[in-house]
Amino acid sequence: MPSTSAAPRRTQEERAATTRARILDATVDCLVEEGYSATTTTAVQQRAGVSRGALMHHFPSKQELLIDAVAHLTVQRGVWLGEQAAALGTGTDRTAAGIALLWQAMTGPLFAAAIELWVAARTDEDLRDALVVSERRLGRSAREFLAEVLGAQDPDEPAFRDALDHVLQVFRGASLTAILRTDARWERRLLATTTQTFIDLLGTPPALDPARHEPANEETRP
Amino acid sequence: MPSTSAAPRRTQEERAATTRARILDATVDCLVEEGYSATTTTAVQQRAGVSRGALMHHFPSKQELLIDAVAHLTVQRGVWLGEQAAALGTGTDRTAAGIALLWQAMTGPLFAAAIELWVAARTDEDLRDALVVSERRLGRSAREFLAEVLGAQDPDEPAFRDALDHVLQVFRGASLTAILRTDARWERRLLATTTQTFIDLLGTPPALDPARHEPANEETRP
DNA sequence: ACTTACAGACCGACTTGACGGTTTGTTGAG
DNA sequence: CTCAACAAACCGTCAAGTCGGTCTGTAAGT
Repeated sequence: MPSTSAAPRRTQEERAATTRARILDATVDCLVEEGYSATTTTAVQQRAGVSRGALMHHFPSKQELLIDAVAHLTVQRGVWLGEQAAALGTGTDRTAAGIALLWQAMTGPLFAAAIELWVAARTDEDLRDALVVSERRLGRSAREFLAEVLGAQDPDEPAFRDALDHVLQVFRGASLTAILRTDARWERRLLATTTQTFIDLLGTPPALDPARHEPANEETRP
Repeated sequence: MPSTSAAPRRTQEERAATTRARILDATVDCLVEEGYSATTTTAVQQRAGVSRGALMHHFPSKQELLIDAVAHLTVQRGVWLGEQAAALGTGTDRTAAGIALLWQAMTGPLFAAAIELWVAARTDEDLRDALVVSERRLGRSAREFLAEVLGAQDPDEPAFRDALDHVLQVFRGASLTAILRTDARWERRLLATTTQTFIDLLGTPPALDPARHEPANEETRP
C-alpha cells in the first residue's frame, strides 16, 4: 500500500484520477466563466494545464468530455447540497432555511454550469440522455436532504414532492431571470413568497384541477 | 407609383428589408433547431439562402447579427402574444385561458430561441444589454395583454404584477424542465397548480416576509 | 425620354485563425 | 520489459471577417 502522504511517488491510478479530475473541474470552470459555446477542448486543456495528449487520452472526443462533465458536475452539486444541509443543524425555522439553501444552490456557479449544459442538451440528444439520468439521481438525493431539513416524514410523500417540485420550477426560472436582473430586494421577496407558497402547497390536497384547460393546439405555438 | 403586384420592380428599401428579415428569421430558426453554439454565420447564410456578402453587408459582425436577432425575436414574441390574447375573446374562464396562453407561449419555438440567447447572454455582456432592454419592453406589453385577458383593472397594480411575475418564474423554470421531461400529465398538473397559485397570490397582500432569511454567505455558493 | 453618374445592395473568392482530432514520441509505474 | 500516462508537433476543416467586383435602383443633367 502506498503512503497517504503527497509524496511524488504515486500509483498510476492516482495520477490518472487526479488529471481526470483536473480536466473535469476545468471543464466546469470553463462552462461557468465562458459559457457553453466557448468551452472548447483547447480552452479546457489550457485551463487544466494539461497537454492535448492527456486530454485526448482520458476523453477521446469532446462529446465524451461533456457527458462525463455532466456526471462530475452532478456529483459535485449533490455533495455540496448534502454538506450544507447537514451543516444547517437544528435552527429555529428549518423550512425557511431549507428553501433558502435551495435558492443558494441555484444561484451558485455549479448551477450555472448545469444550465449551460441543460440548454445545450435541448439540441444534443446524447447530452440530454446524460443529463436525464444525472438529474434524476440528483433530484432524488436532493429530495432526501431537504425532506430531512424541511421536516417531512417521507421524501416520497406526494404532497411534499409536488410542493418541492413547484419550488424547483420557481427557482429554476428565477435563476434565469437573475441573469438579466440583479436586484437584492427582488431576491428577498422571491424567497419570501416562494417559502410561503411552499408551506401553502404542503397543506393542500393533491391539487384539484381548477379549470381543465388543455395545452391547446400544437401548431399555434410561437 | 409602382404597381401593387409582386413585380420584380422593387425599391431598394424594400429589397433590403426583405433580405434583412430573411436573415433574421433564419437566425431565429437556427437558434431553435440547432442551438446557440451551432448558430454560425455560415449556417444562417445558407438557411436564409443569401450570399456571404449580403450577410456581411447587413450585419458586419456576428455580434450585430445576434443583437439584432434579439430585437427581431422579441418583436415576434410580442406580436404573437397580442394576436393570441385578442383571439381569446370572452370565454368562460378567462384566467385559466390567459395562464394557459402564457404557458403555450413559453413552450413554443420562439421562446426556445429566446432561452438560447438568454443563457448565452450570461457570458456575453453586449447580448445581455440587448436582452435587458428587449425583455423589459416585452414584459410591459405582455403585462398589458394579460391584464386585459385576466381581467385586472390596472396592469401596474402591485398585486397583479407580483402574481404575474411569479407565474413567469414558474413557467420559465418549467420550460427548462420540459427540455428533459416531456410528460403530458405533469404539464396539466403544472398548469392547474400554477393557475391556482396565481389566483391565490392575487388575493394576498404584498407578501409578508414569513422568515427573514438572508441570501447567506456569498462564498459558500456551489 | 435618354443618358450619365452615383450609391446602396449583393456576390464570392480569399486570408487568418482556431477547433477537434491524429500521430509520433517520451516518461514512469508495475 | 511492457504498458498506461502523458507530451507535443501536426493535420484537415471550418468559422469569421475582408476585399475587390457586379448588379440594380435612383436622380440629376440635357
